Amino acid sequence: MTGLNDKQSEACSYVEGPLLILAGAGSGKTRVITHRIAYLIDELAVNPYSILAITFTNKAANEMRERVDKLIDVGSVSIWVSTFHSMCVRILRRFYDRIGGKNNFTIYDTDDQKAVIKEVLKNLGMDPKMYPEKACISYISKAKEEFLTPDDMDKRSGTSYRDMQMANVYREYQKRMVQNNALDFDDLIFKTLELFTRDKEVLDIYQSRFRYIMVDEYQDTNHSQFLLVKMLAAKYRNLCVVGDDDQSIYKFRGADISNILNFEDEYPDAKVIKLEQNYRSTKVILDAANSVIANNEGRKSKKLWTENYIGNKIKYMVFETEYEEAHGVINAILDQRSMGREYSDIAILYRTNAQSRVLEEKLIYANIPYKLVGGTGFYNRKEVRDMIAYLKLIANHSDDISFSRIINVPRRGIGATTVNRIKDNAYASGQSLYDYCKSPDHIDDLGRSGSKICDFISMMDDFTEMSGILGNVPPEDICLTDLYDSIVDKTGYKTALVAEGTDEAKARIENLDELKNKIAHYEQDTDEPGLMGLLEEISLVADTDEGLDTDNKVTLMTLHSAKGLEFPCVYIVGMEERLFPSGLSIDSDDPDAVEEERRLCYVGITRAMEELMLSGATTRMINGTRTYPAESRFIKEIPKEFMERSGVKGRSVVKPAARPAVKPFGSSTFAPGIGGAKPDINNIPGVQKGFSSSGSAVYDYEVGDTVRHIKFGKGTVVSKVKGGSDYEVTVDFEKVGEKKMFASLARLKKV
DNA sequence: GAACCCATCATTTTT
DNA sequence: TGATGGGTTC
Repeated sequence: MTGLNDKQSEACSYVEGPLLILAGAGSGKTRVITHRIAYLIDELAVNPYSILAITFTNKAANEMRERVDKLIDVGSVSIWVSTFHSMCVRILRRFYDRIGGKNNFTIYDTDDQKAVIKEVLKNLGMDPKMYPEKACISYISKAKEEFLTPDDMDKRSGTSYRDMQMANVYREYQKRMVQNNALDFDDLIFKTLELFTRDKEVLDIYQSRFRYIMVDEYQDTNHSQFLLVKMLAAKYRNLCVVGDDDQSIYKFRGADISNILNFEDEYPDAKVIKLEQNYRSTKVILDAANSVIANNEGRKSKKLWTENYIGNKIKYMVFETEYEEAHGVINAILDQRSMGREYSDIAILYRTNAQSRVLEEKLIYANIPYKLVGGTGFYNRKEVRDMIAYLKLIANHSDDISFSRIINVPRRGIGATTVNRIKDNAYASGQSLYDYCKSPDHIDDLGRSGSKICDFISMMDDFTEMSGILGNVPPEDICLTDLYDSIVDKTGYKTALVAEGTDEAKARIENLDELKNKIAHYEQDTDEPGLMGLLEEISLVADTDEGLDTDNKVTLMTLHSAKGLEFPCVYIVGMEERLFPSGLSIDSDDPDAVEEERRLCYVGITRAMEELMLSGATTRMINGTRTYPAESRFIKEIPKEFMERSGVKGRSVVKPAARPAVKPFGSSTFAPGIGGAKPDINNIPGVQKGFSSSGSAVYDYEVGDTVRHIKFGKGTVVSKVKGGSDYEVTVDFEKVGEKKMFASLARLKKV
């Protein structure tokens, strides 16, 4: 197979029987999966229809399909490439009725879950102070991740009163979910498992179809997902899982690392292939990552190596406060920029979202464009959620949660008292809120509000008619954007916002328009668009997936969201005990908690291709209190020879910005050394020394060596002259003749 | 029914 | 520090 190393190509062609691919960071994992699929189709003439590839995020799924599509001529559309969750939705939409469900179920997100829990606690007469919603949700989620029913959990409670109560909440919660005809994210997996367990015919349909199954990020699977994969693969046993135990960072959401560690116990005939060659990072960066992760116990033995050049030392800076730290990072970025590095090559990573604020402030001040990944997304805005609640209620009249959310939004004079009466009565008669209100017999019970409720229901009925979910409208006549316009308009939602006239209201109106754009996009890009499909997409596809990667901006995100990405230049901030590793993990009685933080550190370090800077502060404000954190243990785990420390007294060692956009950072002079020069073709945006001016970089070629340059091809090193922290290298290229360049920028590779 | 004020409480997150 | 939510007051 072309362009693959031995291990990679072995992994591609080993297709019969169970296979575990341990793919280290930057070892070309996605490449292997896509080539493997191409191999199955092109070389073995496998029908694409019988291939299933499961990923965790939609982004990964899309990327995979695109890359397969480039490798093969036809058929990529009929491969099932999807996330666990969308796969399960697809199966349940077809067969959920086989186990007594309704195929038009609604998907509930965490906010909806919270609302259900609230009702449940009220109903059971339990104190939300003693049993916080969050705790209930995570209890239920944990149970479902383990494929345990309320009865199972009840048995497990033993003599613990609290556990028994929690099991009760779980049972009552499920009852409500059935009433609302809704499934939460964990239910999607759980119910599919239940379907497969109870209906062998359905199981056989999928088992027979999927002759070849691949699971990406296998270290992130929970127990239920493990069971699901196991069932699907039971017939042909052509199961290939790809993962890296060292990058398991999602234990808190149920990821079970033993799935990958015990794969060989589960499948004794499994072949194991390790991908240990890293194509991403410099030697220094990779060795630092290896040194850190070596402190963990209970991992699969594995040692990443690379043929890449040694590279610059890792910079480690200590500042006085978090503000100075941010300031220092910005200065470093401006330096990089003045060397010709693109903003989009740079990422700032942190442990907690709260850390982004200070960084953002400084970035704005310095006029540096940035994009923030994660955080509270578009679909969490109140006005957007309101609109989606309308759509959800239209699609599923049993959805009491959405009904309660919008019955008086915008205000239509239906107050809490009335709503509570509706709830009580409807609950007593076993009807949904919608059906209860729709029944003419009940209007009188509702007194003065009766007519208002009548109006509301008849409006919703009109919307329902328009939506086409009743099957009364020919599909080509359904227009979701029209439906959306009607909702925004006829409910008076927009009018209410316009009347408000505040800046905030204006922003909300913009968000309403933005949602319309998204709906229009969906309608355009989908073969058979419908309300169900739209809601699915909204629930299952995070809006972070559609970020415009073309923009030249610095990326800000948590270490968690950085997994799977790479950047030439990475800054990891907040390298302090109790921040990273987090205090909770240090205090935990589970020894694996700190190990998981260490894996997170490993993930962070291995995101960097060329340049890595770590930083911390000697004092930091956390939750309103000033703290004086010690240096992170992970710093101590990086061998000194890879690292260049500076700072401690913060500001004094921070260089002024090379070219501040505003003039925020005090005296702005010039950056010494190679800074300031406009990048030209000889100076491909590359590496810069960042903070230090002492020599640090080491390169593995000498005068007379033959080297390869990414653009100019092969050449011979004519001279190598030290200048600042860098070397000025002159190379005589076979094709283009003699070129002078900075070693750190040239990315020369010895041949 | 709505505005306002005070208490509370804080990892990580995709689906 | 800051967001959020419940309770109180008008």
